[in-house]
Amino acid sequence: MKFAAVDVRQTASAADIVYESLRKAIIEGALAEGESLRQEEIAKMFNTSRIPVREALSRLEQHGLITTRRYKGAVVAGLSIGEIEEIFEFRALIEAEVMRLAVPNLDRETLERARRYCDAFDRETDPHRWGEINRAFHTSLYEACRRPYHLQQVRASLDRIDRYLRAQLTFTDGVPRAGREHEAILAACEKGDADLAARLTRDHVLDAGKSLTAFLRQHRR
Amino acid sequence: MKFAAVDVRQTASAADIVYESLRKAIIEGALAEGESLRQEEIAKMFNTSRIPVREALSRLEQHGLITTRRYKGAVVAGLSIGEIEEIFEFRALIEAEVMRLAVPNLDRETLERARRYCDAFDRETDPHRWGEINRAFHTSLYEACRRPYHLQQVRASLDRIDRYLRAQLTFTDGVPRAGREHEAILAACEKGDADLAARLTRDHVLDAGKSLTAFLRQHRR
DNA sequence: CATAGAAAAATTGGATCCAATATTCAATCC
DNA sequence: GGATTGAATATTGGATCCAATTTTTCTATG
Repeated sequence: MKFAAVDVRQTASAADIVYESLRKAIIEGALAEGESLRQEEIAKMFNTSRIPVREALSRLEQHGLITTRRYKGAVVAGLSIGEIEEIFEFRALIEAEVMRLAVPNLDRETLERARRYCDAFDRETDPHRWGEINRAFHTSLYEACRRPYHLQQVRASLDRIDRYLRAQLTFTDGVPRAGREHEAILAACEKGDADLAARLTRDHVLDAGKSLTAFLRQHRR
Repeated sequence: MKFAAVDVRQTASAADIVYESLRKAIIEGALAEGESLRQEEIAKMFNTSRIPVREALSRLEQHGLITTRRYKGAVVAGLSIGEIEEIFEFRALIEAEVMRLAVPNLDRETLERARRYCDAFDRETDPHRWGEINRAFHTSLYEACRRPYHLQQVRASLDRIDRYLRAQLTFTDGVPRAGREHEAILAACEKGDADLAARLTRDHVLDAGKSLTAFLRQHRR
């Protein structure tokens, strides 16, 4: 037999597709906070009935990306500044630990991949891609911690504030500063200094949080 | 107008009820790991159609309490020993921090409530209630951290391993040891020593994890 | 008797239909 | 004119029906 086998166990259901599309739209900010999501409208866009849409919405709600009220429908969840601060606090805690656990497992290939993301981040001029590359950089290092549950929580908490983080990168001096901090984190990883990498990651997340909340305090209301 | 108004905004939907019932059954161990959940059967039990059941199952899956495969149905999720270890590691990290943040906010009333749970735990002889009281003790202290997102993550990770924790309390020397550790944590809280309370909480969670995984290694296959 | 394959039953995913609730808007009253 | 009421419309939650897939049962065959 000379052909590539494809794992057909788990093909995507309609609900999967709708869920992933909406999730992406929300974390990228394509759907604005407070925007309401009508089942029928979404169903038409995906050429399906409301049933898979309802399942997708239910999943999004469990992850805190939308809020729903009975018979009133779903809206893209917004976070207060206090809630955003809390999630950054949480991220700082988890991501520092994940980074610490990752360092001993980092191999040359992974470090090179992270280096490429780090450089690409510095060179990128399109604001729409900053958020994506930033996330790819961190994730590439985090994955070496080999802790699926931890990584799932990192992903979930990132999802909640990604929109705002993208705004921070776009509208503040976030990009050059993040670039410098990435450089320092990567250097610590290359040295194999887990504690330093963890501390720098913690500060990096808290810095971004501080910068973002300062920005929001100026521009909200 | 002279009557008490009742907030009717958010009455429970059928899906809510099914979800909460199944969640409880799973974390208490009433539904065993690997047990399969048929939509029609559950629907009949709740006198409803399969639609709300499907929504409940979808939510449970998002929280990792069940696993589903397309056209094959849902089964209660089981965790490997490695996965259990990881979740205990995660809990130790979060709960220590939550405890640290809670200590400065603990008032006399909260400490008294925790004291009552602590005593009740020591006195309780019914194994089925150990898990519940243990959780109530910790939660009563954690809540003072005033961090809804952190508390949500604590709850979610506890849900994932509660069944096993209950087994550990029941089948090992977990109860007297947990009792002593609760006493020490509570004493640190009463003293207002946040760092100590955090460290003891961390050790308490890791101890329970060690004890549980040792138990499982002996009894699984 | 074991087994491969087909038919039947069971189960899930999705579409359509109905009921409950919310929203809009015109008609009415002051 | 502005507030209030009630009908019309829109929207969500749930029930029922159909299609896709899996699992079980049955049967023929060696």
